Amino acid sequence: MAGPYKWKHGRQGFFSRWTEPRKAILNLLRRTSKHMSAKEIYTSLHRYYPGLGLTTVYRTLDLLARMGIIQKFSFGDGQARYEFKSNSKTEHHHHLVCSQCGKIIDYTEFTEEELKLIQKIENTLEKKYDFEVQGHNIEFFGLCKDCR
Amino acid sequence: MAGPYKWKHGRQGFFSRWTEPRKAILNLLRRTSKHMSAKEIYTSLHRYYPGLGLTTVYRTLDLLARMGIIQKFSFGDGQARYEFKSNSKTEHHHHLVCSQCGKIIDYTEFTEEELKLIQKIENTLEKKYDFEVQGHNIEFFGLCKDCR
DNA sequence: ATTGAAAATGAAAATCATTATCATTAATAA
DNA sequence: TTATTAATGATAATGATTTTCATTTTCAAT
Repeated sequence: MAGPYKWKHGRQGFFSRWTEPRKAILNLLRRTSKHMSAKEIYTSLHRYYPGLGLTTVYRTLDLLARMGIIQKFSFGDGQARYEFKSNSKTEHHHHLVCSQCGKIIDYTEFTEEELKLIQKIENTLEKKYDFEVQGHNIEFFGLCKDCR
Repeated sequence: MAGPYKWKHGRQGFFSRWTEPRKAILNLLRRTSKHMSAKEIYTSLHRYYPGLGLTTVYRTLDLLARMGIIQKFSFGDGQARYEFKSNSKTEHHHHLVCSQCGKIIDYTEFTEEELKLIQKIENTLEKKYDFEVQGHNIEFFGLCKDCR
């Protein structure tokens, strides 16, 4: 068993067993740079784990998202997409979404400036609305190179 | 017929008839401060327009969104939500979404600072990725007062 | 090692939002 | 008035996600 997830008795009460399907799904999301849907993850893994069911993929994605290890996005194409949450600031990115073809471009420009502003906003909003900010989602949408 | 939408022969080729259902749906979205789903709009209007069908609601929302009069959002609760696009800067706002109960809070703090930064980002991204930015979507998610 | 309880799984069915079909109606132009 | 086109709504189809449930796996305590 490799990787930083070696909890013997679960973690934070989310689950108690770190099983093969869970490992496989998380590892896939850690490696890929894509923003994969449940179906895509299922198709991709089913080749190596023929026993894997789509239901388990959905359940595991929900589990990992609730744990805060991955993030769920809705880009408006009818299916949720998931992304491994990197903790290092250097890998922090936001999205550019083509409203025509659905292509998603990650960009990392300005994230420092953004982050500074975001931090300020978060602090204010937390106080003003008594809201515990857990994360943010910034995206630009429009037409990509091929669609404009 | 009241309001700023009096086109006799359609507008920009999007449609040719400004009908009752279309008027009703747009007017509802103009008046409400909620972020309504298609079903909610349908339920709300069906009382006054018993003949109205859910299909027409979906079609009209799609039409208005393509025209740029309203904006479609996916907050991750499985149904799209729509908002009238105000053009005045003073009404520009972003969203605070509770990941527990789904409540959406509009906030207007920092929008000037945000807008400045956003403008800068947009310009750079347009050049770098040859991407025509049409809009942005900024949201914070976490736990609201009642759910934390 | 054996066993029993709890957790995890996958197939299939159910649900729910959205889209496509199609026959009917309304509006417009000739 | 009539012919044509646009718009509508009921219904069916689709597709993503959830629920149900019987079975299997794992872990802890014998």
